Amino acid sequence: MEDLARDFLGVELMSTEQLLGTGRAARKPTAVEDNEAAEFSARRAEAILNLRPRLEAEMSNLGVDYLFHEIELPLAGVLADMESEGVAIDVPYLKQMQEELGSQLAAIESEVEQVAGERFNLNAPQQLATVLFEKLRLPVGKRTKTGYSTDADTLEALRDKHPIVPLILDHRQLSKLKSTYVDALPQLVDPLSGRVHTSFGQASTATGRLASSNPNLMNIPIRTELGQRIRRAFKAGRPDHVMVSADYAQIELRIAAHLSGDPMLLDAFKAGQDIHTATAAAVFKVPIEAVDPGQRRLAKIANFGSIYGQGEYGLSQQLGITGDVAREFLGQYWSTYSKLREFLDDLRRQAREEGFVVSATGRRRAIPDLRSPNFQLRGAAERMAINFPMQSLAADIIKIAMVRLQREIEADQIEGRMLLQVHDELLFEVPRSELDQFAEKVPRIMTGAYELETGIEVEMKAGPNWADMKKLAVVRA
DNA sequence: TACTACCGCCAC
DNA sequence: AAACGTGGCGGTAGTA
Repeated sequence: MEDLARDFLGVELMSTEQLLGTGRAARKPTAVEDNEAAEFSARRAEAILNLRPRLEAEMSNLGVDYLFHEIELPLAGVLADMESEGVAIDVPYLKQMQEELGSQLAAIESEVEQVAGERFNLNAPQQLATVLFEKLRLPVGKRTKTGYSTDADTLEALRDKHPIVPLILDHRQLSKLKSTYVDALPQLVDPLSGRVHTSFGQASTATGRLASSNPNLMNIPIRTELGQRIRRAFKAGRPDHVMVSADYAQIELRIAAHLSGDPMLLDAFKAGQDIHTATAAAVFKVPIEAVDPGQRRLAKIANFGSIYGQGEYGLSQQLGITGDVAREFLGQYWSTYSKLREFLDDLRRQAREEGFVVSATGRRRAIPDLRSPNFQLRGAAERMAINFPMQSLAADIIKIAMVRLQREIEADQIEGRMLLQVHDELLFEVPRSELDQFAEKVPRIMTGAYELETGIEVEMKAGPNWADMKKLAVVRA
C-alpha cells in the first residue's frame, strides 16, 4: 500500500509497522487511540479508492487480468483460511528435545575447549576462524568479504585435518536446528488456538511463489535424522484426524519439458520412467537397467541445475568432480536434451531484448540487469530469466489447485482442512472418516489444475504427523 | 534497546 | 571475479 500510494498517487502513507511498532515496542491494534486509528484508516481508504482505476488500467495493459481475477484474488481467501486454521505442534515433545540438544551442545563445547585449548563462542564465525586458521594453522580455503570463510563446504574439506572440525560441524547442525526450530516454535504457539499460525506472503516473491513467515513453515527440516525428529512435532491436532500430504512429482522439470517441447524429456515423462534414471541412461548411453546410483545422482543434480542456469563450475562444485568431467558430462547432457537447450537459449536471448520475461499464465518479471555491461550482474539476471518460466508456472498450477480444492471442500461441507502449502506440496488435517474422500479429491484436482504434455503426477501420503507418513497412492493424469 | 550488515543454513 | 533459482531467519558484531 505504501509503495503503491507513493508511486501512483504521490502520497506518503504510514505503514502498519510504523503505527504499531515492531519487536518489544510493538503494541496491539486495540492499544491504538481512536483518533490515530481513524486517521490511519481514512488515509488508506482514500488511497485505495483512488488507486483502483489506476491499477485496473495497469493490469489490463499488462495482460494480467486472468492472473489477478482467477488466481490471486480467490487465493487470498484460501490463504486467510489456512493462516487462521493453523497447525498443531507437540510442545512437550519439543521441550524434551530442547533439553536433550542443550546437553549435547554443552558436551561438544567442552570437547572443543579440550581440543582447542580455549573457550570461545562457536556461533561466532569470526572467533571460529581465528581459532581454526590462526591458532591451529589449518589450511585456508574460501574467503568472505570480511575474512576467512567457515561455511559447511569449507569445514567439510577440513574434516580429516583436525579433530576439532567434525565437532564444529556437529555443533553447527545441532545449534542451527535447536535455535531455529526447537526453541522458537513453542514460543509461537497461539494460546487461544494452541496452534502455530504462519503468515503467507502472497506478493513477496518475484516468481509468484508464496512465502511463509512468523514462523516460516516452508523450511521445516526433513533431510537429516534430527530434521525428521523436528518435523515429527507437526501433528494432527484433533482426535481421530491424520495428516495428509500431496505433492507434485518433478513439476518444474515437467514444465520445462512441456514449454520446450523437448522430445527426449517428453518421452521419458510419458513413458512414466524415473526421469533421473532416464536422463542418466540417455546421457551415459546405457540401458535403463544398467544405470548405477552414482550415474542417477549425477543426472538428478544436472536436471535440477539445468533449469536454474547452472554451469560447469557449479555442477563440478556440487558433485565434487573436476571441471573437465563436468564439461564432458554437460556436453552429453545438452546434446541429449538439445531442444531444451534451444528453448533456454531463446529464453535468454528474448529476455535480453525485452528486459523482462512473461510466463504461460501472463505473470511478468522485469529484470533490468539483463542489459548490464557488468558480466556478473548480467549473468545473475540471465539465470533469473531462465528459472522464471518454470518456477512461476509451477507456482500458478498449485495456486489454481488450491482455489478449486477449497471450493470443493466448502461445497461438500467437508471437515478436513488445508493447512499448508510448501511450493509443490499441500498439507491437510483430515478426519479418518474422510480419508478416502481426500484420496480421491485432492489428486484429481491437483492433476487437473493445468494441462501439461507430460501429464502431471501427484503423490499422496498420510500419517499421524508430518514425518511419519505412508504412501497412499501415486496418481498420474 | 533498536537497527543493520554479515555469515551461515533450513526448505523447495 | 564468479560460477544455481526462490525465500526466511538465527546469531554475532558494530553502531545509533
